[in-house]
Amino acid sequence: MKKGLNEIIRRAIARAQERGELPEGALPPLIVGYPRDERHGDYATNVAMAMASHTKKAPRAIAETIVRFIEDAEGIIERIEVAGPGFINFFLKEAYWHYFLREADRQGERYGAGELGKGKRALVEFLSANPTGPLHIGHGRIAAFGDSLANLLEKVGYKVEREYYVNDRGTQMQLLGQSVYSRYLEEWERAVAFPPDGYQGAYIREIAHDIKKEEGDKYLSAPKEDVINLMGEKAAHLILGWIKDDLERFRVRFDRWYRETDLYSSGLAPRLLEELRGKGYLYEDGGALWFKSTLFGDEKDRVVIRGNDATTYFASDISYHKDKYDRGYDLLLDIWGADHHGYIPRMEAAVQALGLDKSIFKVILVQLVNLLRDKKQVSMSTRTGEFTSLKEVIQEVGVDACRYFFLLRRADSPLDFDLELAKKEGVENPVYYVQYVHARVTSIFKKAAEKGVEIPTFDNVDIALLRLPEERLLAKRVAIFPEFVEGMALALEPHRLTSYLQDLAGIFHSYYNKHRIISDDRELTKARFLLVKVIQGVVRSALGLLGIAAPAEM
RNA sequence: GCGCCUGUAGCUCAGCUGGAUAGAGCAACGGACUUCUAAUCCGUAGGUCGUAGGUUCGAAUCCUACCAGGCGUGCCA
Repeated sequence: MKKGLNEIIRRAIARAQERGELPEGALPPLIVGYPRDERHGDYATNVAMAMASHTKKAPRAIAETIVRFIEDAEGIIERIEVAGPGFINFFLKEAYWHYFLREADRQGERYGAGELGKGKRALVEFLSANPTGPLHIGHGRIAAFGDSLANLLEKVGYKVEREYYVNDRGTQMQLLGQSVYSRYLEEWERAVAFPPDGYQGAYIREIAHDIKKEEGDKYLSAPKEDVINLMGEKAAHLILGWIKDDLERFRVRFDRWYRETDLYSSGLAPRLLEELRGKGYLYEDGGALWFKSTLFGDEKDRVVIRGNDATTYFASDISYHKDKYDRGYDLLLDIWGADHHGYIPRMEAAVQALGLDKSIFKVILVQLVNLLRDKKQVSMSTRTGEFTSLKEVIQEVGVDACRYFFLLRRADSPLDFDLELAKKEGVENPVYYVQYVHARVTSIFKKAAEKGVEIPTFDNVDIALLRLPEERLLAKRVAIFPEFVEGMALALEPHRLTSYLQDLAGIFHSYYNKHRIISDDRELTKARFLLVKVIQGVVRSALGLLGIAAPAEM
């Protein structure tokens, strides 16, 4: 509807200009928004005020002029007001909102779907946590965010693929192997120095213990280097399995697990470095090979091959992203933890150096989670093994509450996750408030069935009977759902859905308490059935986008 | 030091590309169940939007400086 009004206003201004009633000239960006206060209309625009400065006319006079030239061909506008300093407020006809109830009912699950991404493919790479330890709570936030964002993009028409990039080689793998090896030796009571930066978590001991149990002492005599590599691989494989289990439980599914080692077995990584060298973007210094990322705005140049001949993760990432581009997506999103933000300039530099279209590549940073236990911050480090696992948190607070909690805040905003509070919140958690809407509607229909009340289809319902203010508010929420979804997809901000849901739930609960759906008035009952059915559908869709269940009873 | 993010009610946070009287949940207090689920509703109270300037018809939103917190600043990821 925003778009529709946009056109109507634009045409009105154009006509006014043709008649010489408004000066010619470029229009300011036309903004149609929702007024905070319903008394200011369903939609409002500030265009008259925006035009005031360069036309040297009073904003209210401009507004009056525009209003005089507005033509409402489809007859959806109830009335228009010029208000305040020069707002133009639009009040739409009930029938207009009711039209969307019909649409929502007709389209069912598809309602709210958009065309923004029609015919386009998007790749969302997220999480990509190193398989060096179990997922912790900070990973949970990224997983919830990435998955919901992917859902959102799907809803507006993108063909979306979710991808997890697995760092299964390099320094961290070495360290993992060394850590397991040390613990393995300890199992046999061999004196051994634990690697200084090694992974100290208890899970490393478990892995070492299991290796001992299943394979005995065969690794005691084998060459150390080989054993470390082998144990690194074993451990990574095992840990990746845990990660997959946790994600399964968290309802996050990936379409592809892209392994870093594949970049080397396919030869892509070395080829890409050659290409960069050929373009003159690489140089040697101090025994290392550097990429001239400063040419593209990075603070300093970055190493791609170290003095010890090892390639850096950055080298892998260059080829990985080149591969993403080669796969032909229209949108490439990377979701990273905010601690990686220093990495963005070099990644963008690499994209440009390869002559790729920077505009389709976007990194979204998700701020880390501060875990609070007894109001005190728990330091989190996979290396020291001091962290609270995602699995543990899911068990304590449940998947639904957990996901909702993570998506309650903007990705930009750091999140304090107070374990006690999250647990305690239980029934008071807003997620239940929203889910309860869904359950309540189910309950209404169950009751209706018991009473033998007919569940209508749209053909035999008179929607115009819905005349209560609350009914208008509800119909309106249903109506704006599609453009709301589109707005979120454009801004890449799934968290707005929680505000939308709580707003809708609030109006619904209030309505439910004040008025009866099932009454002696058959026709009114049918109309209300339709309304609540449609609301239930929207709630279900919205919860679905968040990856949260819509329970039939609670 | 430099860079990025954040600073809004007692707490946790919304506030959609600059708009009208800044919102919600929790916590606090007072009410509402013989009715379709009270996991709900109704009401009360709670604010120098970190500070100081600037831009303009208009700023929580944009710009500058400063203050506070987080993160980064490596031949780690």
